[in-house]
Amino acid sequence: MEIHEPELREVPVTVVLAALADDVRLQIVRTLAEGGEYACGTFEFGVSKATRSHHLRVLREAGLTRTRVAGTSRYVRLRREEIDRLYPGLLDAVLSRAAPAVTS
Amino acid sequence: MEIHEPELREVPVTVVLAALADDVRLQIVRTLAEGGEYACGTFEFGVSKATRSHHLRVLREAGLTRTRVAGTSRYVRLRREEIDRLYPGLLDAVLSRAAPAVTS
DNA sequence: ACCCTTGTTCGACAATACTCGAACAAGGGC
DNA sequence: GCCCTTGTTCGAGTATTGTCGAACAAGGGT
Repeated sequence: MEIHEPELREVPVTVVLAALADDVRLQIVRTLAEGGEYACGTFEFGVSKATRSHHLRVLREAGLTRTRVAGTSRYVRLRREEIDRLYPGLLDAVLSRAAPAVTS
Repeated sequence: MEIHEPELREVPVTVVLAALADDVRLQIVRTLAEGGEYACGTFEFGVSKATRSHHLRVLREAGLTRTRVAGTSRYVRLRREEIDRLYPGLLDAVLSRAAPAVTS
């Protein structure tokens, strides 16, 4: 299957920002920012797998992640270098802000 | 009339990002980033004044702008210092990206 | 061959968000 | 007092988004 993975530089800035403007996707990005690859199933943030698949697609089509197919699994990783090159400071700024409180 | 102007630090990061994830609002922010105050009517970006008022409210309630009432006018300015303090690099990163092409 | 795991896609639904015209509110100028 | 300017609010329409269950696709293991 063909995976649609645009170049970050070709994605409108509003699309990039919108991709990051969601709690579930931000949690995914936080995990990805630890570095390395993660199977989709890693991201258990209280949504169904259909929803998770949707969010991963939004991130991918925003040019923020890259996906490698291996067997029945797909491994996702953050395109850190490109993001930092095109949007220096963006990721750090966003991730340094406290995660939304789960309790309280 | 009371103007609702939350502290930026109390606004969830997703709300801040969503506020910036719109072409019209990004154009407004680009103008505001030039510095100084602008009357609401300054922002003529092809939308009705009702829509413009809506976008300015979104920016204000995201903690990104401050509004001063003077007569029948309202003067808006960017809360640059707070934004740069809480999200260092964010504004520069977003604004340095090319504005969406009007032609082509 | 069969099943299990992993993940995507397809409706469908509810909730938001963007947009507008019209009505309204508040000042300023004459 | 009257009108014009500036801007907000309301109601409505349309589009987009987040969510899910169910169905589907593709591999791997046994």
